Amino acid sequence: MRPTDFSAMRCPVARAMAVLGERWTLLILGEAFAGTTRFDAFRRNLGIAPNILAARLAHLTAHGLLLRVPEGGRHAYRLTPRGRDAFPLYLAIRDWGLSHFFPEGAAPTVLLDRATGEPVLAPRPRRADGTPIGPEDVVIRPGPGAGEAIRRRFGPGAAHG
Amino acid sequence: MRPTDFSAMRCPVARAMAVLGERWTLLILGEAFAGTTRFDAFRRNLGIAPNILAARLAHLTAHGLLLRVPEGGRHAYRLTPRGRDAFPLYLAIRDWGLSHFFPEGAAPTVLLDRATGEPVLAPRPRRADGTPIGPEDVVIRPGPGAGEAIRRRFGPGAAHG
DNA sequence: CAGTATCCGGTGCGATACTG
DNA sequence: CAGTATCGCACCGGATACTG
Repeated sequence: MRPTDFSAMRCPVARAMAVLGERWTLLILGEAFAGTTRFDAFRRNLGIAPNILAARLAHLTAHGLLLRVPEGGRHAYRLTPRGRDAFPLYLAIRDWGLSHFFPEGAAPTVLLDRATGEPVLAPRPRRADGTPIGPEDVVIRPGPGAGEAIRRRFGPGAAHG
Repeated sequence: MRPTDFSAMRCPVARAMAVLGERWTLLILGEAFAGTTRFDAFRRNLGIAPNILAARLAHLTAHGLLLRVPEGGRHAYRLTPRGRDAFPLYLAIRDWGLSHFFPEGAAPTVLLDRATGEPVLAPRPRRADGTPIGPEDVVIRPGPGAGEAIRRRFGPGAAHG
């Protein structure tokens, strides 16, 4: 009766969500992207309770997205390559939220290229020839030995393992 | 003492997570991408409890990602444009999970272009000149009147609203 | 087939106090 | 400054039974 262990699923999205799924986690990661490294800076910028923050930082550290390094007698939480690799994902979520949940009056934060000053946007998936590709254009094929809950199916409507 | 209302935050990521944040939600969305439209198909493919599935489908419908339409005496859950727009985000999460949490023996599902048969991958964020852009290259600038919890800050280490 | 109704356990999360 | 320790509520998620 325990909750499903997403990290054991064969679906890459499920495993990613096992790491990133708790609500505060992506905001903490966003802070890290913005250059924050200190506990108290995370805490103040996000307005998160210290015990929750400690738990999330430990979780991210345990999963290899952050590294806790001694620095100036204190600690600093630094992004690992794995954590940095989550940037495209973060950007894609951000763009979707931006385009669908900020109607008019809302003034969301802006994400600018430090070098050019241009807004940074997530690229849309395209084929080599430049044509955009959407959910209708793909087939999800379970690999050999896909999970129990998500059964073997092929073609459209296929399980994603 | 109620949990923080992420949908009221000025951070686009927070608002996106208010919609997508519950663990099963992205998997349900993935099923929809794969062509699933019926309640029982979702239930069987995912191995999710019916009450949870009903709640998630209602949530996604309420937030405009799915549309519940009568079809053949039953109902079908169809993707809206907003739901379809989440595909790039789904793909980005999927790729990250794929590249970091499937070491060797694990046989994850494959996502193929229905037309070309090629694997579909999330594009990496790049500048117009083709140079890749990462978290170090961006500045997050709070818009006017950024949220209370996430205070006004500028430049590196800036709040993201 | 497509859900709804109940019940319950685990836990995410919030508030606060405390420590080196 | 950088956390840890407690406490308690809300709520997610699982199991199961039931209905049209």
